Amino acid sequence: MPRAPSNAAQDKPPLRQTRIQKAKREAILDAALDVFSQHGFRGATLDMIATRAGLSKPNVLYYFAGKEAIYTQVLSQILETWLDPLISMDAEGDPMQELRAYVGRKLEMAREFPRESRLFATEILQGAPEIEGLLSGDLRRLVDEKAKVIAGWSAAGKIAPVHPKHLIFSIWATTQHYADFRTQIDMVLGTGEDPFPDAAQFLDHMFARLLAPAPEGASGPASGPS
Amino acid sequence: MPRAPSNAAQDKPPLRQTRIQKAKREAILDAALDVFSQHGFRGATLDMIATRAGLSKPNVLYYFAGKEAIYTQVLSQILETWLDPLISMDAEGDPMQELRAYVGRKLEMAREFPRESRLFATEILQGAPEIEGLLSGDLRRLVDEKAKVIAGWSAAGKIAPVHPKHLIFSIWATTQHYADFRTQIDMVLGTGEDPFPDAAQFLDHMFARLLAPAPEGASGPASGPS
DNA sequence: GTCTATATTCCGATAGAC
DNA sequence: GTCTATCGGAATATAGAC
Repeated sequence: MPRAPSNAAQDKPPLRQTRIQKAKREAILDAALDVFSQHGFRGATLDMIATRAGLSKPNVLYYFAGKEAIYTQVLSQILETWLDPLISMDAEGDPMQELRAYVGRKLEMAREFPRESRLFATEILQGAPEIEGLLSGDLRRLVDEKAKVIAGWSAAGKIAPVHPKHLIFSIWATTQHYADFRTQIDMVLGTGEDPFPDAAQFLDHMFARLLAPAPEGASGPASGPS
Repeated sequence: MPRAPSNAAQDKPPLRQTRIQKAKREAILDAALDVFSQHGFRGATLDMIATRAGLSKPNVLYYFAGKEAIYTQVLSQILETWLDPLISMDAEGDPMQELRAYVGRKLEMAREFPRESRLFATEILQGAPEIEGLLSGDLRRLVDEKAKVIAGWSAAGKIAPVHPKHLIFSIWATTQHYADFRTQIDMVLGTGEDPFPDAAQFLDHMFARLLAPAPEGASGPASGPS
């Protein structure tokens, strides 16, 4: 037969696959995102993933080489989209608008993709063994580049002087908190109200206040852009 | 013998124990904090804990009823001290000083007790199965109480009007980020510089700016405290 | 391609000597 | 109290029928 060889024992998708194969692979990956984000890598079992995907355990292993291959695939798919909001922060746009829009997009991602956020958080909490290269490579370069953009905005007086990288950290921390610590937030706030409207207002206000250029040369950490 | 019955199969410390027993229990708990905070409950093994504590696996199980008993004990010991900074925020003190001091103490805890922070984060990320009661009980009451204090400060014009609970969330998020996501921070910042001095300055500045009472009734989210 | 049955490894916990 | 040896369950992965 002119067909491609068996998919078994492959962790990457074969060059050609039917729509059905693709759909099953995606069903497995989606189920895996559910299970891994809730239980971590070690806490997850192939049985959970298979059941949630509506397949048998050996059938899952027909499409992926093993548990770790599934995990790696899920993680790398997340990373593709995770950095998008930061990438699309435009050096040519209005500084305040760009930064506030970045905060807004990050918070929206926490709302729309909490599983992805939690999986990412778990991975980093445990020392990021699977994505070390990406963090110290692509992510580092991206943050360096955007930090220079922010520093330029500060120097030009478009925004208040701030430490650019710690500003980025604070944006990551505050927005992802609403996905990663949602359990705690719900228990503190009480019933199942949606915390995101208030969070959006609060964070927009907080970063707007932080970044508003000082009206006078009075109370900045540095007296003015040098 | 008039001695107390065997410690085996007990998860709570017996009424009387020698200094040696106490020291071994503490060695186990410290090793367990190491291992649980790095690998999570499921990822941790008794072998890791025993090795790090310098004991054999059965010997560990002589002092604790099982893996879960160790985990529960570690968690409950953390919780005793974890809420301390928030508790000691004084309604009678100067509002700006109290809040900035709270931020500073929380950041110091992230620096001094990163293992505790990470273990707590992992537990909440996975739905807080062990501490659900504490979160919806003690923590919720504490936050309610302190949120009222903060709201009072806002209403009195001592600090700018802010959503009190989301202010608390943002303090938790930004400070714990430096413990929980330390791997990412190190990779983004590059070499092993200590990020905490810059973080302390940045966060103090950010919250000071957020909370500074507006000089005029111009640019708050609400025009005035109602 | 998908299943049942099973091989195999790992880990929590116990038995029993000392 | 502490150890070696081991049980028993769980989970990854494979074999092989269909």
